Amino acid sequence: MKINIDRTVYVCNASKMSRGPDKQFDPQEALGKAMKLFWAKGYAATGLAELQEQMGIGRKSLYDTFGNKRQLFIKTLQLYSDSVGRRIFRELNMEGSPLGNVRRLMRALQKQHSMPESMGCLLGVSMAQFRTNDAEMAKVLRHHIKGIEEAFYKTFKRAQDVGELDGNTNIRDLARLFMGIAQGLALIGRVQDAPAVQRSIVNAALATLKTG
Amino acid sequence: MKINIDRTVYVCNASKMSRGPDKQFDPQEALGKAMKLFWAKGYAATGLAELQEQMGIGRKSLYDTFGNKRQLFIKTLQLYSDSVGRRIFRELNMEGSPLGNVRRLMRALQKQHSMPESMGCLLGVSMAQFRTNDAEMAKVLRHHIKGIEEAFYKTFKRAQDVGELDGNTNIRDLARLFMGIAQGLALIGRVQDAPAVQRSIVNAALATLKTG
DNA sequence: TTAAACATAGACCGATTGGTCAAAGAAACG
DNA sequence: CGTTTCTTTGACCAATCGGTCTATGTTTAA
Repeated sequence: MKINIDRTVYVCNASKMSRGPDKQFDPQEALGKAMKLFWAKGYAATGLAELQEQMGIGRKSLYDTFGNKRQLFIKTLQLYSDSVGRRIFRELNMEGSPLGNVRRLMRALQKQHSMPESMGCLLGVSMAQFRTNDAEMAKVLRHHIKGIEEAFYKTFKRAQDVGELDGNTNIRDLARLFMGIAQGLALIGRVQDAPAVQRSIVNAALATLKTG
Repeated sequence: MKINIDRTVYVCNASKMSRGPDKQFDPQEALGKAMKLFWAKGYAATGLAELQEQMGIGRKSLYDTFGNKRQLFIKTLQLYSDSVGRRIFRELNMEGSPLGNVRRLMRALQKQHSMPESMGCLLGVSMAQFRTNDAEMAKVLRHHIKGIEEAFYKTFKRAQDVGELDGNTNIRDLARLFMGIAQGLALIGRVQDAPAVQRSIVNAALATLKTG
């Protein structure tokens, strides 16, 4: 099993190249645990002690495997970005109506961010904690929102091609709007557990797509 | 000069009721400084030492005046919420076309969140750091987004009344959408300093308002 | 069997965290 | 004046922070 994260290829239980014992934990699994913690609490509020505990590994292993807290965090961002990016790509590229795919995706996001335990979007949460003055972090975050924008853009393009969307609709603007709406929706879902607001947002967003 | 914050009325340089020296600092001014710091760095990443330094007061004064870090933070949230709420109310209630007011506000937000030093919305940033499991915090945050929703709703209602908006438009949904877009816009502005994305979002959002 | 190369647990580090407290100072009252 | 009431300063606190390092396995290759 190979997972490509941050250009580092973790090889789990593959044929060993070196001497010494194997790791007693699965780096990817531990990374997922760390991700959830950062996601729920934010970067600064998450301590090493809690990370160790949740990840189930010692501190030395944590530093040997992931570098330090910051690098660990960035790796969780990339894991999340890859995972969410793939999901959105998959949803938007299913067979059938492109706009139908957009509608299905938005309804799924609506439902997800209406759950009481919704934590929003890890990338969105991270945008709130870092800014452009943290160049490395900002780059990762910008790359993610650009990816979402592109996924929407290509879908709207296909919608135009098949006549679902008016030819003179500015689909670049529209794609960015939907990316922005998705971020707002996720953010609001962290504090708003009554689903009415999220439903309204998606209702109105999808009403935009009615062919004029 | 009286500023009503958190049900505490700070009376600055007014006729004294008690003996002893006056405070050597303006609580409201210090609160504003604290707000900027929390806004830029987030709650957990902002330390007492930095707060003291920026606010220009000693630690004892800080605790005597504002309680503790958490209460200080909540007071900054309320200061911000009041300030922003008033601004949005003022913009949306100017004379003339209701939809024109919405357009002007959205363009102003677009411009604001395109500045390189944009810090987004303090309330949005805070939503990313707390969740529904922090009841007190969630209440403040929900109250704020509800206020923005209402401001948009009343404006869209007037727009319907004067015939700028189609009578069967669901303006509750639309108000919530615009609130969500504003949050997304602010969030993205923290990491995206090129103004194209923000411009697109507002373009597409305003295109929604074309009478069908 | 032995040595090299790895991983583990956990002690340990200085620095910083949020928060408290005692001592000193300043203004307004009698 | 002196007392009272307030403020300010800065020392101080235990706890925790992110990070390092040593000692002790544990596995594989020679």
